[in-house]
Amino acid sequence: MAQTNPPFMSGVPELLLLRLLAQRERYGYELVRSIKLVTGEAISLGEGVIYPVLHGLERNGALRAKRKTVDGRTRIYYSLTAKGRKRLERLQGEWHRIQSGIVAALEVPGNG
Amino acid sequence: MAQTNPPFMSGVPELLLLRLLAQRERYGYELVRSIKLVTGEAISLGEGVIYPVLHGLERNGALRAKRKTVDGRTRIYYSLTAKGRKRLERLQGEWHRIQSGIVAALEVPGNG
DNA sequence: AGAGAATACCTTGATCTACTAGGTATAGAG
DNA sequence: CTCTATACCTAGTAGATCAAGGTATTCTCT
Repeated sequence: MAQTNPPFMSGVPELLLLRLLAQRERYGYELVRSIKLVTGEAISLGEGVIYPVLHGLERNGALRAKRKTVDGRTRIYYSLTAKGRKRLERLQGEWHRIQSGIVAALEVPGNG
Repeated sequence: MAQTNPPFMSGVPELLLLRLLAQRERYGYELVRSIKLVTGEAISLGEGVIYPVLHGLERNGALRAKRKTVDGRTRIYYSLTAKGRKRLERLQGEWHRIQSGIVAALEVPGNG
């Protein structure tokens, strides 16, 4: 029932999170909305996707977490570490490589 | 040990196979080389990836298989069915949606 | 005051699918 | 006669995304 392996989505949550957090620190709930915004509604990731990735990246040392209370609400702000920045660069390179490969393949003429 | 979930690769083998077979019929071993060629070496898929996908698509009715013997070698040529063509269109649409979303996200300025 | 929506965090379980590493057999090159 | 290329195949594993659920607080509207 759960469409668990949608095409072209592997690695995408991590890339988007790292990229958004490279701009400035943000908290989980905010990231969910940010992703919808910056992708022009093309990509929408639920909290059930975001939080586990965030925790994994923190455990890995790519992110630093800071607890803040704002208006009586507890938020956990994440920001990139040096390791996270390297990871973002590597992921972005991977993305460009694969993207260019697919674009090239789709451009080949003959019924399309 | 097996790098089993590489980023940005989900759905890619299927998309490439469908796309190449939309041009003309091909056989498995040929497809392995074709993918390297048309993607400019950016993407390389082993036989262990190709054959299972081919079989799945045939079982699903997206591909038609035709056995041919050439120079004493047996080849299995695959070609697209109407269902396969629809599937290609849908996948291609998905790809464009997600690609545009990521491109938009990466374009947002601020450290990158 | 009460109901409902929005905010903000979280976990579990299932499913899917790409990948590595193997395996078989024949034809051609050296 | 050996090695490479051709041509097919399967089994097992890993791991990440997703839906669906859960908790608690604050704000809004009536």
